[in-house]
Amino acid sequence: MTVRDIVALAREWLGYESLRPGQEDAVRAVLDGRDTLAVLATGTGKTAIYQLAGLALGGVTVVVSPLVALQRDQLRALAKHPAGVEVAELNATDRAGGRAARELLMDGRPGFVLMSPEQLTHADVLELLAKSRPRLLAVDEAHLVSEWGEDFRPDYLRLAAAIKAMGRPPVLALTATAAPPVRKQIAHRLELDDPAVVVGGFDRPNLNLAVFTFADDDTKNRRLLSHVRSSRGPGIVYVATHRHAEDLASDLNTAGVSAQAYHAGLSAKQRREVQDTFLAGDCRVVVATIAFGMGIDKPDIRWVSHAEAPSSIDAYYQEIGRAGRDGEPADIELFFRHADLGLNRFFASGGVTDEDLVAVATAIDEHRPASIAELTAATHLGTARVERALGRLTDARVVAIGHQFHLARRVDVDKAVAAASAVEHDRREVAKSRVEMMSTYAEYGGCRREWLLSYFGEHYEGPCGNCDNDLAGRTAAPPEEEPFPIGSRVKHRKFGAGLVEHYDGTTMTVLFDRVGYKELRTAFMIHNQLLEAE
DNA sequence: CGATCGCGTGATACCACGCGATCGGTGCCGTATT
Repeated sequence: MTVRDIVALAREWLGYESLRPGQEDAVRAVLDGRDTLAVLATGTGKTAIYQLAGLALGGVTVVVSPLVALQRDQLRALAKHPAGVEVAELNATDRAGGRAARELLMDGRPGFVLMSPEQLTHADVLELLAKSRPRLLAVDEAHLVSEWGEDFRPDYLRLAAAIKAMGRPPVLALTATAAPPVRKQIAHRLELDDPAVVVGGFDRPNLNLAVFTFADDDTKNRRLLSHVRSSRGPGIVYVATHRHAEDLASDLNTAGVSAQAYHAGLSAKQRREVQDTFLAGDCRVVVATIAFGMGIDKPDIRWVSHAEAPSSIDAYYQEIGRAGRDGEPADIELFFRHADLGLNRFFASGGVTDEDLVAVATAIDEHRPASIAELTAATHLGTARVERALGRLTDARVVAIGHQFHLARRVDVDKAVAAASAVEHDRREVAKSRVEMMSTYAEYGGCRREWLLSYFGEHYEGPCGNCDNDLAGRTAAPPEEEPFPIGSRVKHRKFGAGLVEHYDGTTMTVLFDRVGYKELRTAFMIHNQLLEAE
């Protein structure tokens, strides 16, 4: 299929006059039969990519989507197409037991089946997929393979096994936000085969970026409150806890601002109400935890403020990206306090013990269990602990998941545990380093846009003229020396291999493969010969 | 990691303080109960 055919299809099916560069590249890569990772900014029409690729390939496309609410939205959008394409969802809330989805899969008619990653661990679903052989597997919000796989939705780590079971169709992973290590993690966990990586521009020029730094919690909260009071238009305040969401929403109402709290502690009905009134413009401010945002398609959000820094720049960029989708200016403000990183440090430091790895690896070696339930019974550990340990073992590629879980060839329990333990150690280091990057961003004295874009591996030369530092005429201290070019590979005696990300005055930022982001003293590195070009 | 809660203690007020324990963020799912 030629580019022209793809464009014609886009016009006929989706009403697009033309395709954006990233969309076209991604569709073409998939049609060439390649695994594809598309990292494209919000609003580039990522959904259109799997739709076009699926339609062009014919047959059934399976779409893995994280939230039932998102599946519903997409189902509705897909159903608007001209007759001939069928859509169905497969999840626990479907009363008919997913009959439509099952029939669609069996018949192999052109269509789309949306499902959660959890569905892809059920034996009957896998069997059905093995028979029906979908032509394409799309993973929507693919950064969650990295962000949620570890300890929250472990079935994200078992997608690779499901993909194999369904006959290894081309895989299309789609996300708006993924820095280089997240991309690597997605490719690793989905076991993508030499994937085409399509990365669109990350820049959102209409977002005005600013950071306010505080030492004292009360002062920070007072400033935030008056800031929101004087704000205009719909906006979101992100907070770290349920309690803070409730308190701040109540303070705002007392101050005459129409605000509502949103977090996972509310009932489904309450959450829907908050979302609906916000979308309808009947409530101006939502004070929310990270629960709020995915699938919120409100173009005129005029500002996003963070009362506490999130757990990574990736999460931050995802959250601020919800503002200004209409292209009009939007204000992005981070109310930063160093001590607020504590909660994220705590979340980043939790993990899997060697004892659990031993228990799980031994049980796999001895019993060859076929399910998490069997593994739980054999180890006498809770499901969550078993899942996490299993995740590290599969990340380390020392355990494989087929009809049964088994150790990889030429691997014994000791080897398996050692490898998974190393993976766990590195994972924790990387997670902690990602938290620390929030304070590096907050303390940065130069163009914030340039800094953020370089985090995502995009070269941009500031000043952008649309961030607090640029507007105040502040500039980053020029690097005293640049011994290695930005983007080049280096090797550190202790941290191993890494990528040079940034220079700032006397320091340099390197993203190490094993331990994540490190701020290093440039002069110290050179004079002690601690870094060398790889 | 850091804020807060609950408890025991000390001082002798119906209460302040210090200490250790506890908690903190995202959603699928399936099954048991009204």
